[in-house]
Amino acid sequence: MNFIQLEYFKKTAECGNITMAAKKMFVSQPAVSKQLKLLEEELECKLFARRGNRLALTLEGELFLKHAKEIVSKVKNIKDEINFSRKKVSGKLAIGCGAVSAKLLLPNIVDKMIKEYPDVEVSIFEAETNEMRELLESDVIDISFSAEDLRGGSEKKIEFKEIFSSELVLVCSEKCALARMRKVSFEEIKKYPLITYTPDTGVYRVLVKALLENARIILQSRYSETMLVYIEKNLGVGIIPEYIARLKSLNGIVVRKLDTDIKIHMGINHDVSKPLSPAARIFIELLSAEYGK
Amino acid sequence: MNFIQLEYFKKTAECGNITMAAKKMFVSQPAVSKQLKLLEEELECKLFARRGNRLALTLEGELFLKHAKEIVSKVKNIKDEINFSRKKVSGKLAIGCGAVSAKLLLPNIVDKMIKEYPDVEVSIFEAETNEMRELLESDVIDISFSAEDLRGGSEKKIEFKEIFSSELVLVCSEKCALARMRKVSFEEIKKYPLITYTPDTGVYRVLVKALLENARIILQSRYSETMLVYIEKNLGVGIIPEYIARLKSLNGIVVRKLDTDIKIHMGINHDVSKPLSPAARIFIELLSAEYGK
DNA sequence: AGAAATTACGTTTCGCGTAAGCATG
DNA sequence: CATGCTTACGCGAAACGTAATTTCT
Repeated sequence: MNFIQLEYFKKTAECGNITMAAKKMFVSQPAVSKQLKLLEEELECKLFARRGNRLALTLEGELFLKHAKEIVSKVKNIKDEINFSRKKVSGKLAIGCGAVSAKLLLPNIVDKMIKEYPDVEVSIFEAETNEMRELLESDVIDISFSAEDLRGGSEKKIEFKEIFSSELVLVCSEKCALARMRKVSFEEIKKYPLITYTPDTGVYRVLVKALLENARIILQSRYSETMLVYIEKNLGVGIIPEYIARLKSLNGIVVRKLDTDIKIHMGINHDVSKPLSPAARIFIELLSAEYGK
Repeated sequence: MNFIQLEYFKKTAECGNITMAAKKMFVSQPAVSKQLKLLEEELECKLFARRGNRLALTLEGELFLKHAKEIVSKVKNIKDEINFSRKKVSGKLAIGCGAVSAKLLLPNIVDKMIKEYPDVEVSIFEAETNEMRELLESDVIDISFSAEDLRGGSEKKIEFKEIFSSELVLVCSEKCALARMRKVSFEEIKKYPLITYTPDTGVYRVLVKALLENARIILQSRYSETMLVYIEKNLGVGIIPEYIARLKSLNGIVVRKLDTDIKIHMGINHDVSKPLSPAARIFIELLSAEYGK
């Protein structure tokens, strides 16, 4: 049994003969005839009483028609209902994120979102990783896309769902001596002036213990792009997430792996005490589909 | 979209991964994977959020699943419901018919009927054509299968629906002179002793005006078989419906066409003031399928 | 390395259309 | 003989299975 048979049967029952039904459905008449026959064989009962040229529904046929109508109409409506459900997804959706995400990662996601779900008012709120917790708790934002907040407070109100992770890599001028190495260690790096993020960022928090002690820091910035200007001029070496290095076109700058694999975990933070809105779920799905592994 | 895709989708959603769903449905895993992909393309939206190896329903997927479940279960139930409806057809069905029908035409129909609809109590009531009207009106029988009642009374309470018609033919011994002719006329026939039905039969009524006046009647019987005994011994010639002649094996008896085509119309009579019961409708359908043209 | 999903490709199944065959009126 | 249903047969699309490829744990 399949949809075609149900549609052929329904139309034939309505028309009273196969020929007219076939014409209305733009198929040949034997095609309809055969499908009806197969249907009757499968159901093991006659649906039409062939009375000469005329067709009349049998008792079983009438019963079957009732169900066939319901199914056919249900199927016809599924597409519409799904598209309609999109239109019904509305409300506001405020998303917190870092500077790089705001500039490079989220624009195309937001674009998709407002095109597919035009009734959702999306707003992006640029902030640092350690600000997110407060913004979430004070309901300024619904979700944040940022590095994992590792403070691991006793209060587990904020939940983190990873979208992807990225290794930290060294970036330095091609003129720098480190550019000649394939992997570099923290000891080597500490010999050079360091360019890094401000203490309120997620990357800083990961690096602080292992690297930053006793290092000579020449620049602390919130913005990778600002850091790269200094690096390009070989004023120092920096450590940034690999995914950011890949997103930027780096002129005269090289990327080198670290000998320890420190990763930064990017994902969604949200307040578990409040359920995720449909809009938020959809946004996460889109984000995950684009950048998730 | 088709049933296969709905079933694959439903099972996959229930299992949480494609491999297990495919195993449970005894198909290969790529088959399921491809159908799901086609389904998503047709609906123009993702149904599953591919999160690494793991599958999770999207918002649209959840909505779609709800409808898919309904449809799949409806389809699964159709067969059962139709068969169940048969069981539900019950009650008594009394059928009036002539002697030939009772002996030769109805047994296999009744057999089918009580096998497919075991809760219907079928009873056959043998009677003559002109008795039927009274039996119907007094509710002794629900329907009658007999020759058309041509009295055409002013009261149109009894409706006739033809199942088939049959020409009247001459039957005579192969020794009879008429056996040498291909078609015979009433004038020829009247030269021989006539064997015919009793006046209370449908055939008699058709013949009476044209043939029976001034004829020498040697036997009037209710039963074709009795008539045939006389004919076999060449004691006379008879006129019976062609379908009866075809049903019997006739030893030493030949069948010849008449030069005028007088037909007897066999069908269902029923009282229009009472609706046909489901059981009656089914019986008529079976009868019509077997003998209707 | 192992498990799960997708892609690629050859095979089989299924539905369709044309043409021919029957039946009805 | 005209209309309508069924059967026969060849063609093209669709679904399937095996095997190779990719991706994540």
